[in-house]
Amino acid sequence: MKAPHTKRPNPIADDGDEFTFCSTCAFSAACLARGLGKPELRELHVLVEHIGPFKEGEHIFREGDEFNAIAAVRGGTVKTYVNDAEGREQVQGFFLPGEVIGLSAISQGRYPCNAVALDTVILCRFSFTSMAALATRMPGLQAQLFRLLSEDIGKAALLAGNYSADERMAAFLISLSRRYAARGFSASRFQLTMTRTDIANYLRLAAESVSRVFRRLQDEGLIRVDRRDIELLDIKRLEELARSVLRE
Amino acid sequence: MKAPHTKRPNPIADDGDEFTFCSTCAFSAACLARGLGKPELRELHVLVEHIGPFKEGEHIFREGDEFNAIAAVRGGTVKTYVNDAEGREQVQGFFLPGEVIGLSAISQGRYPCNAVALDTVILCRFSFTSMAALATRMPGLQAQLFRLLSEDIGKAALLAGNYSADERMAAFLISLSRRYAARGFSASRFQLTMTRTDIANYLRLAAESVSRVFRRLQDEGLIRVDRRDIELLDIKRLEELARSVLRE
DNA sequence: ACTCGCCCTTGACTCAAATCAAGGCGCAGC
DNA sequence: GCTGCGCCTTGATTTGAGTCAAGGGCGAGT
Repeated sequence: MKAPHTKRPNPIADDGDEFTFCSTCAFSAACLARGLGKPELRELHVLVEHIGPFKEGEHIFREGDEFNAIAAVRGGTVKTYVNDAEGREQVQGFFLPGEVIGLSAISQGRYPCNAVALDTVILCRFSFTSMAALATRMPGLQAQLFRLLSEDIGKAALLAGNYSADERMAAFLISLSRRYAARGFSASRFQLTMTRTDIANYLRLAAESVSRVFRRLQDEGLIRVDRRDIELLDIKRLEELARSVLRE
Repeated sequence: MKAPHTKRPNPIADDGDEFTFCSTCAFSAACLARGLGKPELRELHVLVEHIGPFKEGEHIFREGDEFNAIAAVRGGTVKTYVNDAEGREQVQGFFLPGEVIGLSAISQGRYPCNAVALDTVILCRFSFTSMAALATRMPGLQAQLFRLLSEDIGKAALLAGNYSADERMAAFLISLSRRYAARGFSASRFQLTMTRTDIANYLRLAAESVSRVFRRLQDEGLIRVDRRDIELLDIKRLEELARSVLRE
């Protein structure tokens, strides 16, 4: 499950493309190394550990675990969640390839939530202590870390709003669409890797409401859903619906 | 309105107490400099600008303004908010003395929200660029910045939950109580510096609901409210109510 | 092929909070 | 002191989403 990165025979490429300096690190480069020069990438590179694959349902970390590393998703989908006092699951986020998990753990030194694989997941793990040490010598890396952290504050605030079930769902779908599109996948058709209950717990709805919202949006011709397969038929109108949630 | 800090005749104190190294910077020290040594404090000190006072209703920054500084509240209360597509105000937070505003602006280089003074507010402002530069030479300061940013991710997630009006209100009151207590004020009695409408927009309730929740909690003997003056009569039971929101 | 279990959908009913409507209170300014 | 305007409260009614209950359908494992 744990493969020290340095054992992999992938020499740092010599061309100028920062995203190919190590084929298996494309995503970590995209997540953390944007804007860094090649010597810096070389140093960052040795901190990377590839871990996984995790199977569906396997936990990556659990609430209360000691924090020591942040991780970038390379493949699959990760769900983070907590259980509230009544045992109900509150989903905090879904993380697609290229996204970074674990940042909220920095302040406490412990993970404040659970992270579980929704399908087969592989990760790049970075020791946070080493990253921070490296960042003191690399203003670009430090800036990137500040940026990532700050971004997450804004993301967390989005769902806090006071929106209707339809607005929340539209925002969720548009967000997924854009994130897939940014990674080169189709913006209009993709697989939902999470259950209806997961979506409900993320959007703060009942699972039945998720079902009803899907039906409503389908009847209005905005989407087509068949189990986990979803197609966005009218992205314009979905964006319109999502507009107040996404603040555009 | 803008007073370069270095012009103030407050020499750095020579005793060992980090909170008195500059009497007017006590709060900035508490916010940002915790754990730093005296030579580092000395360097941080020259970055500080005291600004204000802002009068009630004056804006500190507005959505879209260029980001260049974070600020620590030294006195008064700051409200941050955005207006959604329908023009409704969404309050993102209230900031009391000792708390830092503006962190969510880092990722975009622009403030993603408005900040307004609810009463007479004075601030310590720090150029973020200089702070970040300093942080590369001071691992302790860098760690502190990471910690603050990470903390805010967690805070933002709290209100995203799916809680009843009573639970949200109890959590709000307990949070205020603890934050006042941490600054040496009474934990059980304080002034609400914001209107009912502000509280409603923060807790995602209607203003009428805020009024009714106050009445309900008062009738049950948990609090006593008289206009802006509030007393927490049964903190134990309030904490019990707030427990699932605050995740304890 | 069968069956069990999980995931999902649908319908009926309930309920918490929003909305609509009216009026009270306190304070700033005349 | 009076007046007007915010701010706040209270009551009546509505409504969006939750809850409860029932059943359908796919897929994994035998």
